[in-house]
Amino acid sequence: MAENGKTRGRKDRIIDAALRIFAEKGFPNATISEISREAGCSEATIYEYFGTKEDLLFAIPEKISNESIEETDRALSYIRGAEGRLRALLLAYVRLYQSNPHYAALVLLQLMNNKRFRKTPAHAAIRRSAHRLLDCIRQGIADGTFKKDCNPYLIRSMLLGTIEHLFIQRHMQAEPQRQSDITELLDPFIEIVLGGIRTASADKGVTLYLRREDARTLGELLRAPEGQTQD
Amino acid sequence: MAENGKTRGRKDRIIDAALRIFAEKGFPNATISEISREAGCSEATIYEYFGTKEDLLFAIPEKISNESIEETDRALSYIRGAEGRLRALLLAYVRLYQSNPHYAALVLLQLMNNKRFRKTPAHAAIRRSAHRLLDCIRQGIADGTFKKDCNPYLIRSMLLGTIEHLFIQRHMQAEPQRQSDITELLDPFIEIVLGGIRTASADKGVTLYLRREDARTLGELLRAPEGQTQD
Amino acid sequence: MAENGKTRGRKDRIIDAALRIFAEKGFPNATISEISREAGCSEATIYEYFGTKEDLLFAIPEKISNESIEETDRALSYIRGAEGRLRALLLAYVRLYQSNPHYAALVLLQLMNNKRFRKTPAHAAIRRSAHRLLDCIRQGIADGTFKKDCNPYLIRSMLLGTIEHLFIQRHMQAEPQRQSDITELLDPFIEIVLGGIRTASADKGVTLYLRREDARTLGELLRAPEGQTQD
Amino acid sequence: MAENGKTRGRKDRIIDAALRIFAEKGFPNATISEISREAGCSEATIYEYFGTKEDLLFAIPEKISNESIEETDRALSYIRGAEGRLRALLLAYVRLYQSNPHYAALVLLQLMNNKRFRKTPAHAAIRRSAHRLLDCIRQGIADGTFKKDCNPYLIRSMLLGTIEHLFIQRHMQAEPQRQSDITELLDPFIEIVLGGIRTASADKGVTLYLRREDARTLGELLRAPEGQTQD
DNA sequence: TATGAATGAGATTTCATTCAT
DNA sequence: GATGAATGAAATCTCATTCAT
Repeated sequence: MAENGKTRGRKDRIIDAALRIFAEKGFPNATISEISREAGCSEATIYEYFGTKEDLLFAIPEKISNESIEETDRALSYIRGAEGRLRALLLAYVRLYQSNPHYAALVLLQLMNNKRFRKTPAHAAIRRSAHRLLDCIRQGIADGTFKKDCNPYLIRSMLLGTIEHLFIQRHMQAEPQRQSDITELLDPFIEIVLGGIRTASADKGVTLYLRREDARTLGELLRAPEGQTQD
Repeated sequence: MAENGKTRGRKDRIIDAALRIFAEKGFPNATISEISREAGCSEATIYEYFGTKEDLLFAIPEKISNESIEETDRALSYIRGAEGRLRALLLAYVRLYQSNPHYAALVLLQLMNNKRFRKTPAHAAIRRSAHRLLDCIRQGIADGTFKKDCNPYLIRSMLLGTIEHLFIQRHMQAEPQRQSDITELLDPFIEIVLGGIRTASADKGVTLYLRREDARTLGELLRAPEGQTQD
Repeated sequence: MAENGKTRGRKDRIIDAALRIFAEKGFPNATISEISREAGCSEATIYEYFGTKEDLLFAIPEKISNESIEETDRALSYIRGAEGRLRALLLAYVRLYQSNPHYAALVLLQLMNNKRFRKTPAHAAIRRSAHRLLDCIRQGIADGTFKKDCNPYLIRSMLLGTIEHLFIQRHMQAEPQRQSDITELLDPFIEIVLGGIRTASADKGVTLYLRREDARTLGELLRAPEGQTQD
Repeated sequence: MAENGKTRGRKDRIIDAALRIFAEKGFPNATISEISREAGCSEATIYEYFGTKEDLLFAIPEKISNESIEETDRALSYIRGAEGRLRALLLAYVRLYQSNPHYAALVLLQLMNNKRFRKTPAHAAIRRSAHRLLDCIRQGIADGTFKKDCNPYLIRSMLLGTIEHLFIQRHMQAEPQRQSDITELLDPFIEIVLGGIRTASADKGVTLYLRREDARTLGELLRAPEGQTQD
């Protein structure tokens, strides 16, 4: 146990060091030598635990994505509605990236471009996670929460693309201090997307889209301001 | 003239080769040797035209971004309203990436992460382009087209992030054939976003947000079907 | 200890090989590849020990000059008079160069012209050594051994320039065999210089230069020792 | 003639540029490209005139040494005595180096170490010049001006070595301004060497070094001129 | 298990030199 | 005669990886 614990500690230290250095310099510019220095062991020791430099790279999401997914699963089990589940899933993404910016940078900039990574169990986990997002959207469409004609893949791309963009941009900013809290953007963001795909009856209010003539009649009835055109 | 033309041809062939290979293998894994082979010249010739490997990398967007921006500027000069301008700008992005997938991959995966690229004229052009998007959004907020309380930076991240995500994902798909036409997704995508940030009175029709009780009354009055399709 | 000894041996073998090859071909024409072949190791091993080719160059005098200076210091501590000290210092130069002709060639032809070498600890040692020579000369002037009006820098240039010239010339001779022993030239050389800068009263007594007949007369008159040639 | 003059001008400009750049950077670090830029012509043009980079190097002393030797020869024809001729020869060296410091650096640092240069006509001229120095010394020994037992080669090494050392050292000084005029050191220098190798009877009369009281006595006895100051 | 030491393989870059025009 | 363009050949240096201890 002590032995195992010690080993586990050493392995983790290597992974932590690799995460930081891969994220900061990019995989090809990072060197095993620097990682070993940061991890406080010899280069050869790294090769004891991980067969190649790329194996070490893939070991990072292996560990982290599993941790994250378990937690998300637990949370999801309490939520029913499409919107709620969707929000929970996105919150999990954002929290993971927010709490571990190096991991965000690594996944979004190094790993996603790597074709070999796509054959990895870690990537399977990521895919599963993305698939649950898709399922949410489909569920929302099916149950009338979301419009029938919206393209679930497009919605997912919007959701993931936006979050990724926000974190990539933050990673690229010169000054790491004063980086805004992306978590706070999540609800406004979700509201915009949902606002764009919700059916009229969704949520507490109703959204009606009417032709002009209808609207005029309606206006008379309800004394609402007339619909003005833009440009 | 003929002489110059020949030179220009050679330089262009090098840039084309570099674009393809950088996009496919990533900058650090690409070798000058392979590029020279593909361009049909010697390695030394590449160094004759471009001082370093990185200079060659930066020469690619230098050339392409300038071409693209001029065209966009021309188109923009004909459009007034915020939504129209915004759509034109996004269409320019999508067309550029769609017509040149290698360039899309290069910019989105290799260049955006490169801190030295951020000091480049080509990146300045890209920033300018992104700024115009921001201006559109602000204009829309100012003139009442978009809701007052929406965060322009967030909107922009949604617009750019989604488009980038779509093209990155397409680049990563194993089979380049049967890749969907992302241009076709643009209008649905824009409508969702705009749908999420438009004020009630925007567009040709009228959008009414009603409390439930009102809606029920309204439904009875107009016998309109509930939750209709978007625009 | 054994481990350290092995390493030390390898490092020394590299330095020895570098010394020979740098001296024979000149620094820029020498290649790491050839040095590694001569040292019996790989090129990469050389870079393991010495960061760059130039670092390897500078490591040579670093090692040798330290060894030499310590010994000279010991010897100097036993000698008082300006002439004796000066002779000891020059002898140290000559012995060092004589015993290690490659080192002589390297220092005199490769290193002295290198502006970066001038910022090196090894060069500081060399400067210190040259400074002690200057001190000797000044001491001799101050205590009346040498003429008051002689320029110490000129004297030093004579001393060093001559020695350097002798060794450079020898290095350039085609046949390394039958190279004369420069040590044997040292005393005649020193005597000429001292003969040129000594005051009349220097040394034990009076030095008279007379024609023989005068000298005889003079001897009788003064009972002075006979007109001698310079000692 | 005009054509030839133009060509000559171009060739000279190349040689001048090469001289400056070889002297400043050293032969191996100098590039044909930089020389062509400084000479205001293309690289290929240099190869029109000079077959290889080394040929260009050797063309420099070819031109300069011939010019210098002719002048020296003219001057020597007016001088008889060994000391005078020797002084004239050394003055020629010093003036040449003083008036053309780049040439000094080139010859002393780049060319003297080059074994192929030793087979060159330019080097033959330099050897001839050095041989005349030797002849002077031998003449001085033969006619009793210099001591019988002095080694002519050693004397020559002293003369040349000192001058070379002075110019090399000056070349290495960081600040080119405020460089002392080495010509002024020549006479003191020569006097020291001659003072060290002259026979007693050399020069105008007898040189006595005496203590004052002895000198006074002696003066009375011999009516010799009073004990004079040094040289 | 851990590592110091060593290296094979390969990448970028430089430049003297050539040649068609 | 002059040169712009092109390149062969080579050199320095880096690093992932191996292996004896």
